Amino acid sequence: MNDSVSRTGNVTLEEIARAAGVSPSTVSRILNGTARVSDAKQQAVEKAIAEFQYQPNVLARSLASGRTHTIGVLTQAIASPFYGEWLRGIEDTLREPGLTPLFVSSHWSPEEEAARLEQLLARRVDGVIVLHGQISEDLLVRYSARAPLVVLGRSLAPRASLACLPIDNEAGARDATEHLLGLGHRHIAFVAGPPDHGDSIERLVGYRSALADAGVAFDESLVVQADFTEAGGFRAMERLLDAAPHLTAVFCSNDQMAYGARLVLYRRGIRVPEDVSLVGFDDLPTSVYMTPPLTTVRQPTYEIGCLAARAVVQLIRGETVTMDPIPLTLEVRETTQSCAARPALDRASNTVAG
Amino acid sequence: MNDSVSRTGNVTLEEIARAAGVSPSTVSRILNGTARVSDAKQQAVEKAIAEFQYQPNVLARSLASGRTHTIGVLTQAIASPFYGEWLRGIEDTLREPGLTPLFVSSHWSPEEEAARLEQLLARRVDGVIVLHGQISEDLLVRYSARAPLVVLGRSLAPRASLACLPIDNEAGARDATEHLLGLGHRHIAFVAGPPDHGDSIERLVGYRSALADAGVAFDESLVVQADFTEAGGFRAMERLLDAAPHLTAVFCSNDQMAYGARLVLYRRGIRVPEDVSLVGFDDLPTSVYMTPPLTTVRQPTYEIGCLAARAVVQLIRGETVTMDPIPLTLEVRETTQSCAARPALDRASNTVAG
DNA sequence: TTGTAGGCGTTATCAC
DNA sequence: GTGATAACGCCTACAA
Repeated sequence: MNDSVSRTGNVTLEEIARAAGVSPSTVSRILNGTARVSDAKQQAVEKAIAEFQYQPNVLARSLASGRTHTIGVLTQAIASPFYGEWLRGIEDTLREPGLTPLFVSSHWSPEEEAARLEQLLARRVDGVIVLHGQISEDLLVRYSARAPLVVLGRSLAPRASLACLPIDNEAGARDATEHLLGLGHRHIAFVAGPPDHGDSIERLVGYRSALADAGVAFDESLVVQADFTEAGGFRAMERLLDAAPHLTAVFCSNDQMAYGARLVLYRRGIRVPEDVSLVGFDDLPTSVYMTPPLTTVRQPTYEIGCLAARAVVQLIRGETVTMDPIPLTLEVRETTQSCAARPALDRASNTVAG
Repeated sequence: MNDSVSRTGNVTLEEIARAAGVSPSTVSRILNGTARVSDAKQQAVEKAIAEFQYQPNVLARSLASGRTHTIGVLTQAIASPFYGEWLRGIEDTLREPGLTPLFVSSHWSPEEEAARLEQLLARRVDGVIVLHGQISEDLLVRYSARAPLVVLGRSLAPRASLACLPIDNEAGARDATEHLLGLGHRHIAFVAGPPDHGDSIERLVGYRSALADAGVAFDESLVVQADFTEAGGFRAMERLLDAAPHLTAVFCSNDQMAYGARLVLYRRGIRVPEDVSLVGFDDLPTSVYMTPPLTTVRQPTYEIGCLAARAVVQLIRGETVTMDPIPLTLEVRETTQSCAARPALDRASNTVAG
């Protein structure tokens, strides 16, 4: 019933100009600080703006200026706990230069990744940050021709409007594995992520290389594939315990899977870390509150988010950006302990009644 | 160096029209299905679009049509684990009607809430969803005149372009408290959220009313204020244990604080649930993976998100929307158990060496 | 310093 | 069916 009537807020720059007795351009200048304006007119305009509660139309502004002051951020699923700190870093850093992040999810589908990128470009975002993507490097380069682009976890050669932030997953995984080896573990299980996922692959490589360096034979039965989710970690741990009862430690290639694994161990009465040591990867904010606090490979996600945001800003300014690989650090907490003699299942039957 | 050159993707509707030998209006019609067009021209235009990889400029389109197909979503902090499922529900539901969510954070500041809302309106969003806000009802009503507005956790009278989704925090808190009372607990501590936070207040009320109904005297020393964060829950639990060692159960008014509390209990060697029962509120996705799995009041956040999204769509269509209060359900898991005789500290000193 | 005029890329209202 | 023509609300030379 109250359509054009109540949908106010449609005061335009022109009306302000009229009310203040100046030309539209003068109002625009005051709004953008584009040029000096006489005090008298300045005052008149500001008064009118306040009076009419004028809000410039962002759309019109962007259309005319060609800049939207918006940065597209592509994630697999913005609601995942995994992305929290990243987004926070991006959001915080983008605020100061007056940019608004536009978060979109591609839901683990390469096709949707491309579709979302197209959508972002159709919105004429000033730049794009791609947080993990399976999208081909070729396509990335192509997209970077349409808007400055920052990608995480790749190591493409830097270009005029493309920047990469490689993350050393392999070294992180190696550190974690070496930590367990150093504690005397020899039967270290590995819960892998999706087989076609870059991070997942690199972490597996790190695990294997640490084993190899330590002269520990790779045991196929100790590696099980999962999908980076808690439920996946749960199932993986069950399979593992059934197939490889001799394991004394488990390295999950992300924290969410470690949560799932932890639950299986609890259910079976297997103590952590007394009976089995557990290591995660990512250091999600809640991992330090696990019982006991989870030993894990820390990714400085908040800081990475900040870096990525700063990088797009630089690209937009036309600068070329080169970023050093991000080092990951092992956070030794309380789920790891030196290896006990007996394998997991023996211990379990000692510990629990049913 | 490569400015206007490489920033392609700037094919316009007009160029397509020229290439296809038709007028811009015809192209527009085909794009929007606004009217029937002869097959010949249809084909020609589609060919040109494919050839030029034409992408309509969303900005221009919105400016001309007055609709942005964008819904603003205001949260306190989009990166919080608390919002994950909400956002997912909203995102999923908005996709089908072709709407894009625009997520913004107000960082617990009422002023920023207003600022962000203004910003969303300046972007001419087609509607707004406010997930928790301390913003005054007055202001909400005012904003709803500028765009259809859906608010969670309020119970304002429904209007032409305002819908509320009340959430029965009080009943949820009462259920949880009654659960503990039913298990024989009489010294039930309560970890509250921010004192000026609506949800927080309602949950405290529920706790108190359950105690009163059961004839259990309210013990001031058992209630401690915190801030809905893990760290806050940690500190609160420490204070609690020092000040009220006779407690046998703790009800944290959100899961994040329960995580913090859990860690303190672990540190002090107090077993959960054998020595102390623990209850949370929200049922975050990871709560079921706690050790042991957390008993908590479940908010069907994903579903609420869907409801809210559906509500804005209805409002936009001009319908009036009334939503029933969301019922919360107690998820009894493994952190609660019938009350033991001895108070916490006694038990702790029995259990732990240091 | 200030105003005028044209343009940004679409949609929408007309006639034809 | 199709095509001019005028918005949409702002920016930006250009001119004064």
